[in-house]
Amino acid sequence: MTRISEIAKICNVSKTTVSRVLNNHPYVSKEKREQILKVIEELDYAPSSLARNFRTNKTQTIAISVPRFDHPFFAQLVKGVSLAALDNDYKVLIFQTFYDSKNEWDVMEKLKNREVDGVILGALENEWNVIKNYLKYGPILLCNEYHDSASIPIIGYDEFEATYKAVNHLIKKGHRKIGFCYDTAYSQAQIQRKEGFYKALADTNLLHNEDWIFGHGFNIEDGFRICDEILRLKEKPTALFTGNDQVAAGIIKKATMLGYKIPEHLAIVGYDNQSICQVTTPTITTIDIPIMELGQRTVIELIKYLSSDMELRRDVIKLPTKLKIREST
Amino acid sequence: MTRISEIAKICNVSKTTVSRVLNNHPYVSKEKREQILKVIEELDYAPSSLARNFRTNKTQTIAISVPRFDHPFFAQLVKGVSLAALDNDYKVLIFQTFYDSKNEWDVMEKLKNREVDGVILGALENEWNVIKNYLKYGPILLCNEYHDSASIPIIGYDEFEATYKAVNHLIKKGHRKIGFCYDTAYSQAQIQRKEGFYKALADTNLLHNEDWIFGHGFNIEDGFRICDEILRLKEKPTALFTGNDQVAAGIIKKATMLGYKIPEHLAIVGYDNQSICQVTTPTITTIDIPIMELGQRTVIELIKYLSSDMELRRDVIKLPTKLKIREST
DNA sequence: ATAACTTCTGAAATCGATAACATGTCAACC
DNA sequence: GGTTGACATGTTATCGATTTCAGAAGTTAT
Repeated sequence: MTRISEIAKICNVSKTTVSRVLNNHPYVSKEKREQILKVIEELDYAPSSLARNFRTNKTQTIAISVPRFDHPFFAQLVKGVSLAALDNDYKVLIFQTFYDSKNEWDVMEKLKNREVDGVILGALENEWNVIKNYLKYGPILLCNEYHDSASIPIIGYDEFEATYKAVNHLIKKGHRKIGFCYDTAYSQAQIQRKEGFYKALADTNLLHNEDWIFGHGFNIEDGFRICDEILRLKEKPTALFTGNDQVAAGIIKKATMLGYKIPEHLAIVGYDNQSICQVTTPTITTIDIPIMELGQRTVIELIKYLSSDMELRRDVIKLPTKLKIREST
Repeated sequence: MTRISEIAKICNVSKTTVSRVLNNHPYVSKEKREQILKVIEELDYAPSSLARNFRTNKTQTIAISVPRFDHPFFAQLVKGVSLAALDNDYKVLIFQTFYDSKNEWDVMEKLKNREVDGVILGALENEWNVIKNYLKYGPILLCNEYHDSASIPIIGYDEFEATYKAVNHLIKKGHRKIGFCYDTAYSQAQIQRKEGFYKALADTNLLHNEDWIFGHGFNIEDGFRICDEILRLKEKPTALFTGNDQVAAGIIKKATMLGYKIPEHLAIVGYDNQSICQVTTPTITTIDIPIMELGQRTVIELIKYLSSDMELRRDVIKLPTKLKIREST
């Protein structure tokens, strides 16, 4: 494998001069620069980024951690992250937590090991106290999650407001018995949604019913299951905030198959505005979230810290969401 | 930041001894080993992987390149790759080609730069002659794509047979006018599908009709569009191989909305067996592909080469597929 | 004419680990 | 008792670039 010293020897210059050419430093005579470039071209030389990274103590790599990849929300998020990162000459290492704090812990270790320059957490599986200890090794940003006291940038959208908007839409449609689905109980983002839900009910003097709260709502199968649970209830809700388009699609499919009419018997609101909303019958009313932008924006914020010596600080950035009304409500 | 020399000094041993402990070499006395581990723990020391990688000339990183992430097929593929890689202490860098050869070229450059130890191509955007030149820098494996003469491992499934199976199923259902969708014309995988399609027709003495061949079929919107194209035809096919569940879902949705009955007026076969198949009305008959396994297997093959000095060689591995019959046919 | 820059170049140090090699100790064996 | 081999440890070189520092040559300002 060609090394910088070979180029230097052939051109009768020092390694330093070759390095200057490589890094576009000024103060290299035109003739030398051209000759060196020519030899580099001829020998098909590429500098070892292993050596470079070592010397400069930078990896030009960021880590993105999400619960899983094969959920369309996170796939899009990662797409956005990847786009923005590559645009800025950063590479992206991916990690899935599968909702397990140990896996997130492993990502943090990569920061400590200097395998990455910074981390984007698209999920939060550990206590803040655990995460906090890693801040000394590099910037960590929170994306699509929330934490009360985390002293780091948090890029997301207003979960409270989005949920309020969706539930309010159901109320305006005349519904009085409204159910709620969530995925994991302890995520602060989910708690914000629940608060938005309760607030919308309270503002209209509606009571909530614990029987109408459904957990572990991630995918289509969960939708099937939750549909069963609803239909088994003596007193059923007439509308449901599902928190997730997949769950919404599952419920719609199962309910329709069993002869229930959507939205007449049960109105459904999804969340995320994924493409699946367009192909179910009926199509799904949902909350549109600028997922790609979320990922891109987070990378831009991260790079701001990476390319300056700015101290990391709390900074809650909320992108706008939109209620997208379709046939399921 | 703590360095190995500090640990060595505190413990009154040489860096080598600390390094031995770090790498679980034998020939370190129990007392020294324990003391060193204790000090490492106390100082919260972690070896710099930057230095390690540089010294060992390995990155412990592989690159996976796919057309895009937010397509469920590739999201799952990447999930499988990520799982298998992490299991084997490799990290995964992700790249999207967006069907642009330049982006693939960039991935190859990462191999040349020694930013990754090996590459998995989940798409093939360049001529084989271009790719070939990079083999000297590290192993490159093809996954979910095919090439006649590529002298590298190719992990996929039998596209010809899968398509044959699907089209044959339509023929057995009595269809005589069968259409075909593809995504990009020049992918050899797509060509294999087309051959499977023609073979199934030929085996039953059916003619194919060029009007029933539809290109650029990637997503739901393409399904909508292709549906329009079909309905505009004077002589319409009665069945369609879509090559993609998204396209199938789009066509089903659009056709149903316009009053056409699926499968009575138009039978539809998808491809990939993604979760969307379960929520459309009717549900989608499709080809089940072990996508995750595809990703995992590819990583295992790659690591075989990475951890030995075996010469990379052509090796076509085909995982089994299954026809999954649902309501759309 | 001299001081003060600007431009250009190279020698040597450096980043933090691992690898190669040398050496010393002690027990087992013939 | 001398040889052999396993165990334990340290010294020094090394990976391939960038950075620091020093200095030469040429140019401009005073």
